[in-house]
Amino acid sequence: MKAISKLKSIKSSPTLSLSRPHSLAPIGSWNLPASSSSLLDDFTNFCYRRDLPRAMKAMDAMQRNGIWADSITYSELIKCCLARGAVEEGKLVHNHVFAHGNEPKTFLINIFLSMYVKFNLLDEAQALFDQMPERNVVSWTTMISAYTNAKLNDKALEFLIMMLRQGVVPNMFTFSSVLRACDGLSNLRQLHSRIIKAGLEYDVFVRSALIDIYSKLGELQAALGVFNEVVSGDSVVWNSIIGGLAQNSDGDEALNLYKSMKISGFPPDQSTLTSVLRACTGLALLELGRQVHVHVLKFDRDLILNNALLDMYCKCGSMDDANFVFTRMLEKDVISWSTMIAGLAQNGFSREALKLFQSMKDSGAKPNHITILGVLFACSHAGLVEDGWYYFQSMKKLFGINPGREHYGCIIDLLGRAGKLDQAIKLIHQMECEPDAVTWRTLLGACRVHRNVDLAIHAAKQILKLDPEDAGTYILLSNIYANSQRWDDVTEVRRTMKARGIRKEPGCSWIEVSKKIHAFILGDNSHPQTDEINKQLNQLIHRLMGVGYVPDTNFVLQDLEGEQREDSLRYHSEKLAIVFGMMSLSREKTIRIKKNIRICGDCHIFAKLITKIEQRTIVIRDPIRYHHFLDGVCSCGDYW
DNA sequence: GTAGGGTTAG
Repeated sequence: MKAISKLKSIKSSPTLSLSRPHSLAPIGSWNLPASSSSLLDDFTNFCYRRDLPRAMKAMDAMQRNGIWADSITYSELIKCCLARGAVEEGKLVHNHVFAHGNEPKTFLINIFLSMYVKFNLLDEAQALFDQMPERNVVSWTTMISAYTNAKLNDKALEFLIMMLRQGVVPNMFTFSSVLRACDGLSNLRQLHSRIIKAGLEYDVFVRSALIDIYSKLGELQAALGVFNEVVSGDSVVWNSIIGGLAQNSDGDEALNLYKSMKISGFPPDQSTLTSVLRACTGLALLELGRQVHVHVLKFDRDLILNNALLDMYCKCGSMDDANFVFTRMLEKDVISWSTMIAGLAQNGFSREALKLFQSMKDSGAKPNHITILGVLFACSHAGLVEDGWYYFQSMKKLFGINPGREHYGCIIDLLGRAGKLDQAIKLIHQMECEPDAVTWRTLLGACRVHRNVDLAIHAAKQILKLDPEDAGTYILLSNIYANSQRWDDVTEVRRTMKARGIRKEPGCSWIEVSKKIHAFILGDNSHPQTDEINKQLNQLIHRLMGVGYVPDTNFVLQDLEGEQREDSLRYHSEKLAIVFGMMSLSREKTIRIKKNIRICGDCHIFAKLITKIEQRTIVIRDPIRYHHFLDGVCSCGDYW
């Protein structure tokens, strides 16, 4: 009965009744057919019913009788193979169609071509493409798209050129595919002008692909230019620009466009929310992130979105929320685990991070090179030199991952933190890959903590060779020379800086209060409450001095410039932001600050003492790591 | 039959 009702429903479906009113053979009673035409009818019916086993049998009988069906029927059968992942059956259909000198039409060959691409059998697709007597725009586009997806960009572009040479005119499908293969601006500009000439720039697929690739190449103005041509749009076009801005650290603009998107009547989807969360992450907007979380609940099965939510909570320093999300995730992948492990480690919960790494392994999830980075980071922060060294040395054997530059960086950090500077520099010389400026900066960080001036000079010189624009390192080097009365060297460093037009980026701190971001810059009095902030800051410093606070003017191993050294130490942007936070937020609320440059030693002591005398919690996120201050202690263990 | 957008580190 069930089978009959199923058949009825198939028979009455609009596509079938309109296109081919075949009689259906009852299931289970199919034997050898009486005639060629009934063989073909049966095959057709099985194809449309998506009954793959019977269709394959029928096809076999047809082949023995030299019968072929029409292209549409074969395309139905291929759809069925694709839906079931039936690679071998798909190949059999291909062989069947090409048997005995058959000459299938380009339309049908394209279907096989596309099948091989979807099965990820690029060589087979290429072989078939080479044999085609005639190739149309669909054939070419299928190959271009296949090579683009395989990240074989040169090959994709080469196919476009061959296609053009053969006089085949690309369509919007071709352009939206090939745009993703552009890895240089000159290619992209050429393609863009060709798209305009072809009148295809208003196609939403082409527009979103253009916006996306301009963003990926860091050409945000060009991306916005395409977006702002108010012609046609859909939610993907919006998502492309919002995603592009969020990924290029223009979170502000991404959030503005998110608002405009909603006003324009395009409801945000998973992709939109993922980008919005990324923008919140970049700007450390915990409160806005919490609001977005409410919308995320609608998509609780979306792994990527939940990973972005998790990361937002980690990067905003709210590990309780992160833990809440993590434990409730319906599915976890290596990114979820890695995000949480690194999040715990960066926020000062190293032992929890290592415990979680154990749970990850117990769950059967396979760590990748980023997971290991989080693990090494955790070890270095908990002072677990032996564990870190063990993981570093055995990562290849245990997880099949070769240590990369970043892994070396973590271990240099680990050795440096433990005061093993000799071993750290030895490791740098032994690295399989060339050390970069980040590697040397890591060593420099260790030199600062352990006050190793000679090695600091060496590291700083290496940094400047690799990154001659690094203002902080010039200043630090000049401070070291000044302290050793090496005035000629001081003059030389200053002269180089001047000649190269290098100026230190002013320190800036941001704090979110009442859903608004307040920015504080050293020496800038533009905040409306600046007088009150300065007054309170002075009172606070006075009180802190009562409990032993002495402004740390030892700038030798710090990248502080002249005017930042003494008096203006008191007006460092994070101090202003902390005081503003204390004025604006109730005592039980955590003061969360994001900084553009590393925190200085004096501000670090300042923040620690405040949390001791005021029962406050302060979280400061600098470009590298987090500082959770509570009861006069910082999660970084005074090493950063 | 061929096409576009989202997550971990750096």
